[in-house]
Amino acid sequence: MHIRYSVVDYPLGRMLVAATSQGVCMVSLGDDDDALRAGLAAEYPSASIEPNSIVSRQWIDGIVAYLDGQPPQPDLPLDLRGTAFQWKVWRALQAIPYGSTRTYQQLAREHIGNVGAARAVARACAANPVALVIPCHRVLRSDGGLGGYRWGVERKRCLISREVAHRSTSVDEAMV
DNA sequence: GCCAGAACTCTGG
DNA sequence: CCAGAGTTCTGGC
Repeated sequence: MHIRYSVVDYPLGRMLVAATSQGVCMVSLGDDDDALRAGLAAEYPSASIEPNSIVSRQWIDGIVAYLDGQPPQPDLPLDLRGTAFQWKVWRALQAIPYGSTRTYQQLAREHIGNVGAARAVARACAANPVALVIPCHRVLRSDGGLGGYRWGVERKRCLISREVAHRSTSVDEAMV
């Protein structure tokens, strides 16, 4: 497998977009370019990663547009590897509208049909390789807590508050 | 290979 | 408060 990638600015820091010939295979968030590159290498240990490569500007722009409330780009190809269970969770996540949130419990009950699978849902969210495209930051704990976030709880809170502020409607979220 | 324990959780005793 | 449930991964034997 051959991977090329770009690291670009986005409103909350730096963003890495990686792609195979099939489509986008990873979108990660951070502040340090080297850390992002290391994360990509760790995620795909057996892939050959092309240094100083570049990913289609159109794809990157499409992903950044998510932050401004744009609908998902229908022509943004993804190349994800996951189990059947993970795919089910990921598709449920993509159905969450901009600026709104769900809990792990809701996802387990409504999309898996098993409330007891809440922990498994969280595990699947954590395995999501494409930040923003699959909005795992919109899932919270049912006790009102943020839960965790693969790329930092702090970033998760920023993303949520940014979305809520951007849609500028009812802001009755009681987040800590 | 197999089993135990952990990881973005939640519920019931 | 503790234990257990559903899924995946990792590390020890």
